[in-house]
Amino acid sequence: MASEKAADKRRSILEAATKVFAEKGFHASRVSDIASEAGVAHGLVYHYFDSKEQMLNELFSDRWSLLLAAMAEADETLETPREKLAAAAAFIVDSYRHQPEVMKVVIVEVTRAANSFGRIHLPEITRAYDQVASFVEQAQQKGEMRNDVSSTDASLLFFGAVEQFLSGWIFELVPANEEEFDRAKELVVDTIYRGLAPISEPVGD
Amino acid sequence: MASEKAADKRRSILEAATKVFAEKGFHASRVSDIASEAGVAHGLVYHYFDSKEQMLNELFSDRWSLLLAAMAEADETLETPREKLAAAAAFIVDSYRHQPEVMKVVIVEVTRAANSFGRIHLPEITRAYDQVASFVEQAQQKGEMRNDVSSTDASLLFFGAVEQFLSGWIFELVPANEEEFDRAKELVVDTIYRGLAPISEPVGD
Amino acid sequence: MASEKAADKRRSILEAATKVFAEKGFHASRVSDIASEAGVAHGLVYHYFDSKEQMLNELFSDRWSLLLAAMAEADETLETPREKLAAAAAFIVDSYRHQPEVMKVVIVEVTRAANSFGRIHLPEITRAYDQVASFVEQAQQKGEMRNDVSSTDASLLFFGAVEQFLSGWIFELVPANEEEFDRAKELVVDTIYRGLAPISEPVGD
Amino acid sequence: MASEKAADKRRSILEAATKVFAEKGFHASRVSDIASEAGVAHGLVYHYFDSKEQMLNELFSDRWSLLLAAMAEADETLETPREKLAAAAAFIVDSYRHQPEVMKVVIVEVTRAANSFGRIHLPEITRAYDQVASFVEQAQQKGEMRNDVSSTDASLLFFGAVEQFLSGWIFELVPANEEEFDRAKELVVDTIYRGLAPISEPVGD
DNA sequence: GATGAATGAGCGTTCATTCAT
DNA sequence: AATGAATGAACGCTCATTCAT
Repeated sequence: MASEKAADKRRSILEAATKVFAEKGFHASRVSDIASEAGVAHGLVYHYFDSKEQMLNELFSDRWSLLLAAMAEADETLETPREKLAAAAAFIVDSYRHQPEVMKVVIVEVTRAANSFGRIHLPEITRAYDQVASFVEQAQQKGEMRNDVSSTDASLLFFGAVEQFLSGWIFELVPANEEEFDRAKELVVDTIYRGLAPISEPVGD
Repeated sequence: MASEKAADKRRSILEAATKVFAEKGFHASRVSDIASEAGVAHGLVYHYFDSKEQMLNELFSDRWSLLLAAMAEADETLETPREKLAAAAAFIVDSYRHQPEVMKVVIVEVTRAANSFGRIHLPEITRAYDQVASFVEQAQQKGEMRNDVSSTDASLLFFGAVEQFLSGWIFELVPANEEEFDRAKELVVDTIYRGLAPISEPVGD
Repeated sequence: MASEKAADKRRSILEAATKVFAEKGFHASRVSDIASEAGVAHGLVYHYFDSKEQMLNELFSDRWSLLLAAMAEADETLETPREKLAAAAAFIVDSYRHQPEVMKVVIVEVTRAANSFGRIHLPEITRAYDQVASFVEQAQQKGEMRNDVSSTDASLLFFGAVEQFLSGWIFELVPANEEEFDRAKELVVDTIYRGLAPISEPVGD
Repeated sequence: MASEKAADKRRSILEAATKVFAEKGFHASRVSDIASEAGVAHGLVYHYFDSKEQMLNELFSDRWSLLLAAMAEADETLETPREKLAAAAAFIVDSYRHQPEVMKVVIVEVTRAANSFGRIHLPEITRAYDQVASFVEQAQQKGEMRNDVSSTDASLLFFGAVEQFLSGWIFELVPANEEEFDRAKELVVDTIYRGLAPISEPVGD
């Protein structure tokens, strides 16, 4: 009982941190902002976390491990490479749909922060890239994708596309609603699949 | 003469700032780091610039306006939408090729920094997005791209892909060399063009 | 019975405090260090003690009152001033022999801490100095010590010498073993006695 | 000129630190206390010093090196061991006479602080002890002191006595005036010399 | 008695910016 | 133009102490 409550409080502080990080960015977020968002004294933050940085690290790793797990499960349970890619895109988009603040922090403060947290979490990030690259290789082996594009580059294209949609929603460049979320998922996978389809005849020029 | 020297000094300070920002990120960069990189007293930085932020703002706007100009010129001088898109991709990639530090700062510290400088420069960033969207619309009107995808989304895909390649080079996830630069340019444009080609028959599954 | 247990717990906490204070010094010691050394929750410390300071105060006063009592008893039961001085030296050295941690705290954190606890406990400390001064006066009256040195100064010399031996052991400047303890006791008393012997003829130069 | 002024400012801050440390002790001294004592913004303290600790370290080492130099010089220029010991005692006492705050800090915050700065500066402290021990050995070789007392122990007695006088002045246990300073110097050396004189016949009992 | 969650005052340190020279 | 001394707001973090359970 008591420990459950403690865990709740810890979680509520981490949620407060997520909200504050999402709103103001990590650097502009003060520990006291987080504490008052959570409705606690700032000292309590340090009862549950070692530092402000640790909160972001944990926040990221918690979520990223879900993505890795989801992709691993998709790899095992789904049939086609395309379904697997679609599952990966769906997981990311749906994560944003349900918890935009978490994903905003994950994307903006970590995966795209080449000088700070991105560097720290590079191993985890790379694991996701590798998983998508593996999906691509499966597609290549099935003859569904062209072989002359490296799976690494294809994975880059995939994440670039998905993250940019999130970026667009975050920056409010494009509307963020249910329809758009679903459209984005399909568009990304469809475009990648068409764009990297085996080449029979030249397209465009 | 004297003013030329002054302009040189100013430029050398901005170059030092670029280097330092690229290495450590904006937040971790101290004005004194920039000053010592430039070989001047840190007070002198404030003779030429109002603030640390101003340096980044100027750095970004200088470069971004070149991109906007390049795209505008491409729009006027080049024939096909595909060539125009290719010119945009080439400009960005070649910018990185020649001045990776500038582009690292532009991408990492501004266009992807949704909570700080990205927000400030949103109008300029949007202008580039709109220009690419316009290229897409031209392609759509010529029947080279499917009409049921919004040009905005297509533009997002384009920038997502290009920036992710830069990200890959910055993070050292993929090798950064002449071949790769050229391959990336082509791959992005080709994939977008194929991926968004008018739909005749289903692809993939 | 219950109260005995309580008293035991209280004592074990004070012992833990002694150990921690001796190891890290009062300022570097955290209440939680003491609690975990004692194997209790740190809140419990405040059930038995008002504050961290109180623990040191009590620790010191407990021990110092034993010294005062020992010297008072020596004054009453022993014959010669020299025996009394020897008893005082022996008590201090043997205290260190048996409980080096307690004496380390007493000396380092209190009697030599002129800006904090030393000031607070000055009355008790002075009482010990006065007692030794009284022994000296007795020796002077018996003609065993020179009269032209104030008993206060002689007392200072005595404590300076004894404490410095403790210091030497604490700092590990000199070996701390049974032999040394006994040698130190004798050396201090002997040297003081010889050094302050009535002057018949010049010594040294 | 400019650098002279800068050096002056640095010195005035260190002097302010000395005064504040002497008054309140190192731990109770705030950097802002030092800054306002020096009449500067607290940020300036960090322009000249790395940390609060560095100020105490420098303060101590500056003074202690003077003591070591004085003793080395005494060793070279003076004739008799007794004169050398007297010079050592005189240097310490006169240091206190002229700059009681410096010496208070040196003694209270360093040489007697077994858990913090004393430990850090043990090598320097030991060097002084060794020098006095060397004086004692010289006296022993000249037959002026008993051989059966280790020079280390004798050195301990010497410093114990001298420091305890400083302690007495610091604690205001004994009056601190010119007469007393001179009396103390003589008393310490005289007592040590008599107390450790070669033994012909038993003294005291 | 006992726990440990919760509080919040307090401090060392950093660093962008200003300004006298 | 150029220097670097000087300022001071700001913040992360610690930890003694309190208190609900």
